[in-house]
Amino acid sequence: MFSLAEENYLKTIYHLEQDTKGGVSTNSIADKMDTKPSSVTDMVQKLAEKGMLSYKKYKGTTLTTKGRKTAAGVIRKHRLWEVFLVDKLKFHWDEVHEIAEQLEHIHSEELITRLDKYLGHPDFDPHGDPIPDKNGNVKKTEKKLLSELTKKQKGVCVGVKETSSEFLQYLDKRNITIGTKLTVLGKEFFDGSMIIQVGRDQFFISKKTAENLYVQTT
Amino acid sequence: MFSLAEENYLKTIYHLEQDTKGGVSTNSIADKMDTKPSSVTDMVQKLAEKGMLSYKKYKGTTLTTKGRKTAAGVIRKHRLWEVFLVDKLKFHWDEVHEIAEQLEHIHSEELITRLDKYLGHPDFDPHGDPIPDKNGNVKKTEKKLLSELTKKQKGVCVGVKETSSEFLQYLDKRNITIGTKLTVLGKEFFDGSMIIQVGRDQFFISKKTAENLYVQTT
DNA sequence: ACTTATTTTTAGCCTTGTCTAAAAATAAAA
DNA sequence: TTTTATTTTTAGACAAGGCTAAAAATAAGT
Repeated sequence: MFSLAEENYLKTIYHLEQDTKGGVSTNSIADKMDTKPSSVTDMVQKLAEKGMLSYKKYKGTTLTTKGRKTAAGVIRKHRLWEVFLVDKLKFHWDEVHEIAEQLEHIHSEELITRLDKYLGHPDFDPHGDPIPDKNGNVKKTEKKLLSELTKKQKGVCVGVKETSSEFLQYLDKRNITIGTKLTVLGKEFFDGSMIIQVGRDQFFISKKTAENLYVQTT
Repeated sequence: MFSLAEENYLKTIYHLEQDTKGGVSTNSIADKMDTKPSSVTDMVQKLAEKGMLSYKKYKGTTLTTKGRKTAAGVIRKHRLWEVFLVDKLKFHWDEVHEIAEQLEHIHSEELITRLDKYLGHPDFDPHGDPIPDKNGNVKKTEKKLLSELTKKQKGVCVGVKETSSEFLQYLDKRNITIGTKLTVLGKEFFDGSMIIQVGRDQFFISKKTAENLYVQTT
């Protein structure tokens, strides 16, 4: 059984591993968790002793198989609760993160088994992120960033990279949500901005936005 | 905002106040919480400084109005989550306590407002205990213990005093649950035991059982 | 009323998880 | 390759919440 703090570290390292080649640095963990590097060192050493991380001083850290499975379990819970909050309690997708952040630490196998069933064994959370299965395995999808598309390509929005309220509300204002079909009408090489078509509407999309929206090309 | 430990103390003191005249003693709190009296003294003094308890050394403690409201809020959450677990996730009523014990500490007004609505604004939890409203007020019901009934009186089971798995499973084996109608066929003054009728079946009920089952006379 | 037993509090220590300040590695730059 | 900058670790401290052992109040028994 892991403490709240331990679970949060494992979860964060799991996420950081995904977009980092090699080990995860102490500072990057401290940044993500809004804590100090010295605190990170302490916890990383503790988790390494517990066999959750492999760690060499000054060389960064990586999850062990056990650590990755534990982290995936926390993320599974987080994402299932998000589905519950949106599908059943009718929260908006930009309101659920903080609450799921608490709910993910409830300890009960049986609870999650039943919640999963109750929700109809969903594969993705409300932001389009995949929900790991019981064993911590994640179906990997071949989604790409909107910014990787070129003129005239069509795609379906399947997720967001950034999950801040600001960004999600920005998308809502333009009626972009999971499942939205869109077409790239034009792309500016100068600043990476795009013009896209959504339904009957056309929007200007900044590079930053295009780099935070995942699409699946059809 | 209160810590998990603080909320648990307030909740426990709330419950102890109900069946105690005068202040709640340090030892009784320690017993209920499975902790040491010295730890209780520390926390009680801390909560008194925060205005949640009124406390005089060696004289026991009582909740202030603010303290009582906070405690009722925690209990409200606990009981709403129990309804969720039983009604929606199909847990059995003897399995939900530990989980609700964790869920009651999730901090989010909005979550509880929506959960309450989702569950249809229930007034009682699966054990028949009343759910405090938003302001911490509890509808008091005129339930009595089965042991207070006399021969030939009829009643409807509306709750249990003891909530251990053992007791709840014992009741289940006899098909006694919330809403069950029963009739006292006989009562033994010697040991307080009873014979009761439930449907077509007749049972022998010990004094201890009769003292832990709440009924409403009709 | 006085002695004994029980309850409650105090004092001091421990663990978890955090922090600051300073030291040690590593990386970058001249 | 030295020097400088950055990153990481260590050392020591702190707050929360718990514990043990001992002291102080209160309650009970004679």
